[in-house]
Amino acid sequence: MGKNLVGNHIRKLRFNHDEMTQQQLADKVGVTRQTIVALEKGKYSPSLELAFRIARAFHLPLEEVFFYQDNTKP
Amino acid sequence: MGKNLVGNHIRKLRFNHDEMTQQQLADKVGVTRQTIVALEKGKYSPSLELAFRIARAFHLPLEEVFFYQDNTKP
DNA sequence: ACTAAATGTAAACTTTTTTTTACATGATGC
DNA sequence: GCATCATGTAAAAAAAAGTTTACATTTAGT
Repeated sequence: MGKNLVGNHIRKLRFNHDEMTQQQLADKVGVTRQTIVALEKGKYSPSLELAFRIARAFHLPLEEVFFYQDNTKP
Repeated sequence: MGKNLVGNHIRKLRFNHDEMTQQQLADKVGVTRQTIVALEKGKYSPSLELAFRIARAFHLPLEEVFFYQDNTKP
């Protein structure tokens, strides 16, 4: 879709919560490290399924990890 | 990712909540009707961004429209 | 019966997400 | 100094998501 209106707290959560490395998170959610890098860097936003998996990895509801920045209809 | 572990209540919500047609919902969230059809039929799960938009269209948090069916780690 | 609106199906196509591979950098420990 | 670990970058390729077009079916209204 548009230009990445979805942000996330993955990096913070890795450190603050669980002190997880990119590789550990990647393994936990079943993707490659490059995917985690891309998400942290905001290159694109994940599939809904991956978003759920990541949220679960942090034991958080999805919307506490990913957030939508509203543009349309101000 | 895997084989569609994500379900949704789009169809119910269209009827029960807002009595919206597929076309109206499609317009509201900025995709084609075919995308809505595919999602309702469970052909695939949407991008995270689209999921946010759809949830917003129903004035609901994302996890009340989409849900993750756990498989791994029983 | 005819029409229009809502839905279903499908195939070819484009765009976005994810993988794979490979190399570079900074920090840490020994 | 060397090895290791965590991270960054990048590019080609595969896989999944989303578009477009077109036609079929069902349902409701007149």
